[in-house]
Amino acid sequence: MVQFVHPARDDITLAGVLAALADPMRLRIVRSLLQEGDCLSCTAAAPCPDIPKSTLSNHFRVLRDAGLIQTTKKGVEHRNVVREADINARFPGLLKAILKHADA
Amino acid sequence: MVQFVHPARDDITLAGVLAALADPMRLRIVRSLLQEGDCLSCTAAAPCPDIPKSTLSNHFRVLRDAGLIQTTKKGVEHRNVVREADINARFPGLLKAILKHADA
DNA sequence: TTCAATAGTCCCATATTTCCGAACTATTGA
DNA sequence: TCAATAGTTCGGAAATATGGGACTATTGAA
Repeated sequence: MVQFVHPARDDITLAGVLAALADPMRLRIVRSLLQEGDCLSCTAAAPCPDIPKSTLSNHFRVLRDAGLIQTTKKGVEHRNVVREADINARFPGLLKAILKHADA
Repeated sequence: MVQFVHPARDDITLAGVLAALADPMRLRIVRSLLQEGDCLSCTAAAPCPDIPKSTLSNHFRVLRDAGLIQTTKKGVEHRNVVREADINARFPGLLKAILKHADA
């Protein structure tokens, strides 16, 4: 049984998306989620290993609150997915335009 | 003689641009600058008349620091221009993609 | 079972950032 | 010279972000 950690918010706002992605760490999280299989645990998607987990958890919460990711719980770890379809439906082309310029 | 209020910063960053435009008020300022002649004074570009001027000044400083606008001084007022060419050169398509979804 | 390990969340104190009133500066026009 | 206008700057209060530590949930092993 798939269990949502938090209900996916359905009112994705432009300001929310921009603010969420304005943070370099969160932008990298989204990039790695999209690149490497799209369904990573929080620690697996973390940009660096030495980041405090409470800080990391905060960043994931911001991404969830902005409607950028959806988190499900599977066993002991949380699986994160970028809500690409929802974002593209709401703001066509935006995510792609931003990620295009995120440094590799 | 044209006088730049602050030197235009030449290292426009993605995070800077996103953070600057993540604020609804600043996004509206940029929109009105682009729409209505592109060369407005600070108060003319303000989204609402009752905003404190120190707050407004802060927003313009953030936009300048992000490299989004260039401010010149002409007489008693400051003229603001969106640095469209510079932004498009640095991040092609980004500004347009964001502004496309800014509510009218 | 019970116990340890793992993955995150939650709480809260500190640090940083933003907001805005008030004082200040620069320019113009009377 | 004086008043008015347009912004900036300063500084304290309000809001937000950071991260350490305690807590929860799940799994796997003894």
